[in-house]
Amino acid sequence: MLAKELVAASTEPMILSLLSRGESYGYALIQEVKQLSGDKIEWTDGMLYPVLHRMEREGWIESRWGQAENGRKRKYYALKKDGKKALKEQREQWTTVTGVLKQLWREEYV
Amino acid sequence: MLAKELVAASTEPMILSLLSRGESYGYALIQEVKQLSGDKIEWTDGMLYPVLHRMEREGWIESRWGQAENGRKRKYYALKKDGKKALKEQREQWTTVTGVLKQLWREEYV
DNA sequence: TTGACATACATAGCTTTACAATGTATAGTG
DNA sequence: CACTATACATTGTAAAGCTATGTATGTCAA
Repeated sequence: MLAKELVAASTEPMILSLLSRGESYGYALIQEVKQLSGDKIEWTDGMLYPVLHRMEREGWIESRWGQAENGRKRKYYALKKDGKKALKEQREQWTTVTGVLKQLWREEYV
Repeated sequence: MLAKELVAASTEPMILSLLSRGESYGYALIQEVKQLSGDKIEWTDGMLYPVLHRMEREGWIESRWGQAENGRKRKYYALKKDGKKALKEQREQWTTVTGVLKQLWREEYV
């Protein structure tokens, strides 16, 4: 299981990145991340929905109620302009941090 | 300034990595990270020392009081066996997360 | 037809905890 | 001798993450 700090730090950029490919909904996001990570990252719905609500409050994403093929209702989220900006910033920050770690790990003292 | 979640997630692996190069002390760690990140990451001592203490409690690192060249006392930290193990684990976790982000970012929908 | 499981979203509230603020002390320097 | 840099330490509280819990519907096998 991943350290919770790492999950906390990566959730927003992952959501933003996933939505940059097109609109999606909570349950699907959970499964996409699980799949992309080879089952290593397993978000719970209880942690994801509050994050989505917060990001919507921030004006990064917007939601609409829609229908699945089977008639079941779903809340679809789409990236807004500020969300794109946030994604860009968060990506830069990740680049900074991974840059430092890469330097340290390249040395292979471990 | 970096998002605090990202700082939280990267502090421990950075400390562990820095100490894997040889023993060091708090103040020096702050400056090394600042330097490696091109001044982008600026740890405060108020956040670092508690982290060092916690990591020592975990048995990842050990400390000894030593003297600087000028006679001033310093607390030097060194990596312990469990610390190496922790570093390995955290590194794997980072690889997982950055792996997912890389996949998403490679697509360049942004 | 019913029970089990998957799908789908929501939130209250309780820990946990991060770290800002603050304190102490010494070395160097102009 | 005053100011800055070096060096370590701890408390207290404000914030927040997420567990636990709740609701509801679709699917499918037995």
